Amino acid sequence: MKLYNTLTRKKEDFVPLEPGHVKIYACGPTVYNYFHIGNARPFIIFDTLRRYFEYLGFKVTFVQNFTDVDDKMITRAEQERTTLAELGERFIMEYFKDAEGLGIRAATVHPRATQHIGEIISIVRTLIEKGHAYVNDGDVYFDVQSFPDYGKLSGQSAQDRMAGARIDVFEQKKNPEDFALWKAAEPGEEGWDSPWGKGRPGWHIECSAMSMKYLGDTIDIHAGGQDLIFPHHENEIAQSEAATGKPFARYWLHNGYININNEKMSKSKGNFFTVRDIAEKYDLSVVRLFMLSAHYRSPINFSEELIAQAASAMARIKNCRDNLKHISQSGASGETNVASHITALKARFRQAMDDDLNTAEALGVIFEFIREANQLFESSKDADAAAEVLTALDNVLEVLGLLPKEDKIPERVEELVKKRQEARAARDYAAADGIRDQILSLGYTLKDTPDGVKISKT
RNA sequence: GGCGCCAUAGCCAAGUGGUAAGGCCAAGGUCUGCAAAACCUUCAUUCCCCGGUUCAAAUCCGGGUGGCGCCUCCA
Repeated sequence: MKLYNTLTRKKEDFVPLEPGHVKIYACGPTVYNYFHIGNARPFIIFDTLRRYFEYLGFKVTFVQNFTDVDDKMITRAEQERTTLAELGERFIMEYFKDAEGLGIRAATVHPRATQHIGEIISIVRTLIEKGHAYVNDGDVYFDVQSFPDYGKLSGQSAQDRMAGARIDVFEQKKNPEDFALWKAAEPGEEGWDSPWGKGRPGWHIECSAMSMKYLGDTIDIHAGGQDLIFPHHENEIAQSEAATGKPFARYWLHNGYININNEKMSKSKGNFFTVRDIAEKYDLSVVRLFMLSAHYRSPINFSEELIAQAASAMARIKNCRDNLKHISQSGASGETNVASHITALKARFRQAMDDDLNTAEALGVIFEFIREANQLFESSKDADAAAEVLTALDNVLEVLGLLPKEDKIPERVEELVKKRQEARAARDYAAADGIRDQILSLGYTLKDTPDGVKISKT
């Protein structure tokens, strides 16, 4: 499998440190609010990466943190007159609700920053001892000049950035590019005791601490949004490698941005969609399909029109599965040869995914397979062959996290369908149409097809 | 000032040297008590522009135009 590594700016063959085992750390959400579709993109992409590794037979240890202490958390907690712990707990629960709708599986571990204060303090202490960090009035800063490799991920040296002269100079820092490892608590602010006084961790150090704790000093893949390349990931590399003397992560993966109606999503513009907003109108699997229909590194645009397009495409997948399922339960036999189609599907799907997780191409392969399946079973109703095709289709859909959840048809609806069939047989179409309306009012849509009646959730 | 990305049909999007995947929309057809849906077929001689390399370029090189991101909390 090839993956584009931001560190080398090339697609590289992926080779795990430990054969058969992939260790991934993905930067997770700050839990001060519902997450938005911009956040959703990396969650979906890297969940898909994890699923694909498992499909290939790897064991995957996938760590995604919750940032439950930072400026935004503190501000929000003050506004709501609550504690960091309560606020964090609440939005962690909300994260899992939205994640489930999007088909994002729970990570192997979801560590929280506030539960790793001890580990964080320990790394900061090591950095001070090794001369990579210094204390100033309760704050601790990383000394960027002490780490010559600084800039290797973002491709920018400290001097390059200085040319922009847009970095504020704080007199507490030796150099403007130094960053906080530990911040002293403001009066009245929540904090933790440390050797440097009461305070809280800086933003970057938590990821280093939790990655090392759960995955070891060197991991295979560290992932996140492109905007995290600098400074967040650059700083993680500096503090981690300075502390351990070992490489921190071997492959760095970054997903592209989402724009809203061709504009950068921002709160000041008000063009802001949370996943929760979208869930009011669309099944969230549509959002997942939308995200996977372009390459993960490309910037993508989000709009009402585009999500509607994705919804239509999702319906095509569902219809094909419904048809196959129906035929597979028909009991009809036949001689349909599906083996070559299935072999081709698997090979082409894998080829696409092996190429830096080209989900757009993988979806193309799946849609071609769907058309082939529709053609094959248009006339021949071979139950066993349909079941085989459905299984093959479901396997690849599952890797992409797009396998639709089964709608359970309530008994009441089943009864009505039966009654309607009787009415139709008796040519009492007025009664039949009345029953169809009843079924609709229960939230199910009924369709007459050449293969019989089909019911689906409206 | 530095670092980087992108430009393919009405809309979205794959394709990095061998003659344009796929989805949406649209049109035609099949099926159907009706309705709706579904399914099938068709839909880019051409890939922002100008040069160049090559037997061969959407793909490589040079130049241009247009759009965008990061360097500051941010997925």
